[in-house]
Amino acid sequence: MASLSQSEENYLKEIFHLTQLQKEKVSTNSLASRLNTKASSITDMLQKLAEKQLVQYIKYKGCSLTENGEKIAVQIIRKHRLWETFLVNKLNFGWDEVHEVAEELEHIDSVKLVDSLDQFLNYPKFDPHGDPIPDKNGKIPYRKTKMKLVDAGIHKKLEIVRVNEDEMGLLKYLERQNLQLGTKLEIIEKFSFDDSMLVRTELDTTINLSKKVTENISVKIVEN
Amino acid sequence: MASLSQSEENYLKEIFHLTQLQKEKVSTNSLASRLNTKASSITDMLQKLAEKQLVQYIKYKGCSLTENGEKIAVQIIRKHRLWETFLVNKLNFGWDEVHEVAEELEHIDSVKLVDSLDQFLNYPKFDPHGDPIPDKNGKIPYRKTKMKLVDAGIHKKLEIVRVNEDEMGLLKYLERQNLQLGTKLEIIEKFSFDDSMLVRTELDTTINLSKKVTENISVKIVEN
DNA sequence: GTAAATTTTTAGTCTTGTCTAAAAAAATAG
DNA sequence: CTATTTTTTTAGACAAGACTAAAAATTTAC
Repeated sequence: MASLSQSEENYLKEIFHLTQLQKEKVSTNSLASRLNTKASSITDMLQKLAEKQLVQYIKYKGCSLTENGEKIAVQIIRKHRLWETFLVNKLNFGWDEVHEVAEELEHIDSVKLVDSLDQFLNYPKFDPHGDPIPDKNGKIPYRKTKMKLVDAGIHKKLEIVRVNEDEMGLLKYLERQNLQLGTKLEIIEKFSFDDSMLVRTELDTTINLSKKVTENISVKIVEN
Repeated sequence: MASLSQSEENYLKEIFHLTQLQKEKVSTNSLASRLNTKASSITDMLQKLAEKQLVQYIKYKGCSLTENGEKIAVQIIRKHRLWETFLVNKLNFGWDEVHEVAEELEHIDSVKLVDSLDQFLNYPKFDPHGDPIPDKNGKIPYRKTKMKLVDAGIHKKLEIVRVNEDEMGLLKYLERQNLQLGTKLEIIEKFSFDDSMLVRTELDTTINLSKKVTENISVKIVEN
């Protein structure tokens, strides 16, 4: 399997992410905005990736990953999330500092390196943002009980299990508010006029969170 | 300081290495053979690097690094050697398995990453091959008492302090012979007809080492 | 269901880093 | 010291990946 350029890898990864979100064929424009390129560049690359049998692509109709393309995308995501875990757990990076560096590290090409790192980190199942880390075979851990905070019910005991690292600034914001993975909280009140909500955390501080925030945090219900 | 491409970084690194070896201006051809490119490509790149004030270059006369170019080269070498140390000490790579991967890792661009790694590894002074690791400020540890094995005297107690990782196959060969960093040995006899030598190791095995080998191993005299 | 707006593709250009072939400079040999 | 050999540079080409502008297809609006 001839190795891919960083660019090609980034395209595969983004197609994968976008497919997760919308479950349909991925449009040229959506890729362009995620990858910060022009639509024409996307078209060029899609044609190339289609030739390599990594994506299915029909002119004007968007694209999706082939089995092989998806396999590769998942391995890149594995690398990304393992490196993020390494940076946070071993090198004491903040969770808002890891993304950029992991974007570089994910392209390092060595199966032995990735698997050794996985072992060194003790086969973590979730990265510092709560995203699942695919295993060596591409299997992605599934967290059964998980919902977006925005959709959670009032007065239930909740625990933060994931935050969306893609939302620029969200991580820093949460850091400031002292909200992190594992933080327990309860929705006190939901305000329908702006879809914000008032939550109370373990430490008995209450915070008002905007829709933008609660859409990008996932929680599970704590049984106790 | 605009960041450099991997290619540019590799050129700087090789110019640095070659300058260490010969102390003169580095020729186009010598660079070409180290970098596995054609001389014409070297010329192109040298002109580019000269414009960026990273090398001094006079047509037909070879090149050398400017102060700034050298600073950058040293930081790349720092990264390379720290990563090698990480791979061997933390991920249990063999010393013959690290070079390729470190060639990729050395181009990851994050000062915070490198410094954190340095701290995580406990500020190592030498990498798994015995090469000195420049510190954050570019200062390179100096090993006072060091000579090539080929130049060492007979019947002295010696200890291996460095092996040349650039010599393809040497590391694997030494692995086989059970010779590693820290191995103590003594030269029993030198053969002038082929410049090989007979050495006895701690374990009382005697091995004949060719000139090619003894030129690429450095030792210090053990006081005891 | 056609016109306007939007999305996507094509065509052509640019930069980076490489190459080959040919020309020019430097080094070497007698 | 001149002729030959070697080294280095120039000139021109190419592939990757991006861009702009224009054309084509699709979608939306009325």
